Amino acid sequence: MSPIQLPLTSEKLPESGVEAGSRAFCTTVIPPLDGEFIYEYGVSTHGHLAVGDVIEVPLGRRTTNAFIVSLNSDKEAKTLEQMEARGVSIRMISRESTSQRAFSPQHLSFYEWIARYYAEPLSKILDLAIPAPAVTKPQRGYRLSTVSSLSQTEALSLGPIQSRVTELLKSALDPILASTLKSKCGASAATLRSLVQKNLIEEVLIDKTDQISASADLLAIEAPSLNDEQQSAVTAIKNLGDGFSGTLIQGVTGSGKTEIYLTLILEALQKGLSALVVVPEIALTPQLTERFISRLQIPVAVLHSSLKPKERWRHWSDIVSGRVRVAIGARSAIFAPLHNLGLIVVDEEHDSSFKQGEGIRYHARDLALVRAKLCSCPVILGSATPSLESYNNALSGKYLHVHLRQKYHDAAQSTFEIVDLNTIKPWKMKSKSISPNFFLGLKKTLDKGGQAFVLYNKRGFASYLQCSSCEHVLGCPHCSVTLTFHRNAHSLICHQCSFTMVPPAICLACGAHEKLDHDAEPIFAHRGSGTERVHEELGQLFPTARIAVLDRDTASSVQDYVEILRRVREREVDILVGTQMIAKGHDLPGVIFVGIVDSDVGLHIPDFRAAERSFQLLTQVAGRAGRRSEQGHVVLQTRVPSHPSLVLTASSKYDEFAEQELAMRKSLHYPPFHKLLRVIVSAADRSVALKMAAELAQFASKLSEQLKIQVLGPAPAPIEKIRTLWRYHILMRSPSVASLQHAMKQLKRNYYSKDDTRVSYDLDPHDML
DNA sequence: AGCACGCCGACT
DNA sequence: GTCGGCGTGCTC
Repeated sequence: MSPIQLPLTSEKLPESGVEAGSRAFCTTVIPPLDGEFIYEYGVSTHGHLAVGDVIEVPLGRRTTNAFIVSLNSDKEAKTLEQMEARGVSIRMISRESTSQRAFSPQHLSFYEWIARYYAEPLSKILDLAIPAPAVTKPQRGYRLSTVSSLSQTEALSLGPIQSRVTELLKSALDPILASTLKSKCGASAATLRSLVQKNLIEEVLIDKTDQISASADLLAIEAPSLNDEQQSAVTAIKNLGDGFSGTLIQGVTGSGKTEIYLTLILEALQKGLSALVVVPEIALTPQLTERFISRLQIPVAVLHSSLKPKERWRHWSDIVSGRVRVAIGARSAIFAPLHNLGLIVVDEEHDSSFKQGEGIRYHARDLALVRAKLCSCPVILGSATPSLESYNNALSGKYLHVHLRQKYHDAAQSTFEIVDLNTIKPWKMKSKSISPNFFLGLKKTLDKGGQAFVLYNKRGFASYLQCSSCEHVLGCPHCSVTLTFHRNAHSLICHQCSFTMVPPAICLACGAHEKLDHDAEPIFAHRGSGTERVHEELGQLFPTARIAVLDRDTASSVQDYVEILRRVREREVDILVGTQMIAKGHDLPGVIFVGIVDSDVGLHIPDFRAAERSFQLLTQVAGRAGRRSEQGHVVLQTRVPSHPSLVLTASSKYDEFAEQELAMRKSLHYPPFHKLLRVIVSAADRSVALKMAAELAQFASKLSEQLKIQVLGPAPAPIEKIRTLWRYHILMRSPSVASLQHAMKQLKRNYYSKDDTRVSYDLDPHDML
């Protein structure tokens, strides 16, 4: 796709081809319907509609929202002919349709690019990208009547509620919403109506559309001066010019990436351009948002998943109207309709949350590159542990590669210690999972008043339960995975489908039951462990330490998460045990020890990205140790002490790891050198799924004869059954994305979800389970 | 997605 | 004889 530069001012483009008195037509897309629909609009609307407007149109017997994608071009003329030939009559848009802007032509070409890339109808992309347009109708409000002012005698004749209303209105400068008067004064609609009739108050409509998303009422922060590295990074990026360019900023946590972003964003704003910042899980980083607003001192749209539909639309329309020129948000913020983009930033670009896991499985980082190309602006990717895709692009010179080696506060490099669990006799362990050296490091830290992070990327108390009489393992009835024992919830939980049951007292396979004898071995043995278990062990080893757990069980909401991190920051917690969630928290200067209970979790899963992800997680969490004054210490427990993910984490050699891993990827024809397309076929009936998968694979093989693609499979997916559906997958591989796209298009035509069989397509898959 | 039409089973 | 089940198909 070649970069396209479109005219930047789309506002109310003159409608070509509309002569006075002639008829006007527009082509629309109506999610979730595929295809396009053409409508006529009346003379009074001429000149008031534009591409990107949402209008109300009749569709069958109802009315619905439609996005205008074209108007009065050759396209309409052609469609009209076809329609006429088929005897279909074109309908008029709704009479009182008030158009709202949802996007402009440049945005549309971005959305169309995505539709082509993923071989999906445009309507699906618009549905995904654009929040539901919420009509922000003016709200009813009241103010004191200007016609006749309130006299004493009239006031006396009022009831208590009526007086309260007038008193409140008297003290207010602006009109007050009817809903506020109702809740504050207990006024009913009838009360208000009677006051209006007495000519004491009058009704006004309050239009809230002028309100701005997030106002900049935070105290301004002065820009800290940049260090040499930051300054030269800024200069180098500026030297790339205003057109498209990619930059990878590789710098550890605390090396000051954010300050570089802010400097360049301010630069863009001064040129009258706008900026888009995409971060993983914005809701989890309120400090970051505050920092942006404080530093920029202009309204910033914050797009996160917990916005209510109306709020979401408000932010969206503030952006599309140009009132807001900076947007910061999670994955889907990549669609935000900013005009005249001067910069796109993808922070923590390696983060897996940028990849959508279902439906249209887009990747926000990849789309950021596409968008930057389409609108000719620079894009910056930042990470301490870049994805191999980005790193490879930096190596090959496609991106400018910037290193930040200096830690902001001159913190000393942490020391690393690999503990080989194979060499430690079980009775030498301080507890089931804690080795003597782990214990020692933790103890030293606590003794001098430091804080510790303990990573264990597994939830629950025991990975599974096994009958000690017949060896039966308790599995999920709906999925091909074991049930994890969660002791706090006193439940067996399926981590795949959330199926939950009370641990049984009798083995379901052999009927063995708990012996009454107290000393007897419990019928079910606990196999494997998790955060809950380590929490318990640490509690026994350090009875006076204050220990908190951070994982999906203890932090099910954003508020819980923020609260736990607050307790850590305020030093109410000495040891924080958690899953990968602890790797993301922000700037906690008291942490000097990081212990990794089992570095091998996730290393042996059948996924070519396992080593990369493992390296990233270990490095990220290790980076939490030792800020500011104190040198950090990291202990990694493992059973594969020579694994590169581990060794190179411990020696802080990202580049070496990346180069080794890239060499392997290259020789095995994996991304980023080859592209992948994964198709998953699932059905309640195993043989139905296999049959369809086999047919699909055969069809793909036929396509592969002309295209440069290799077809692997069908094979059972690593997790064979999820939610009672049996899963088979086919993997296609090619050096050319275009070939895979072409194949995907053909396949989608013939194989799609229907009845009892589901087919899902994942171009550039990240999850192989 | 709605909302029709449409063709087979139990009821005022 | 109707009310209503949800299968198929269309909406400019």
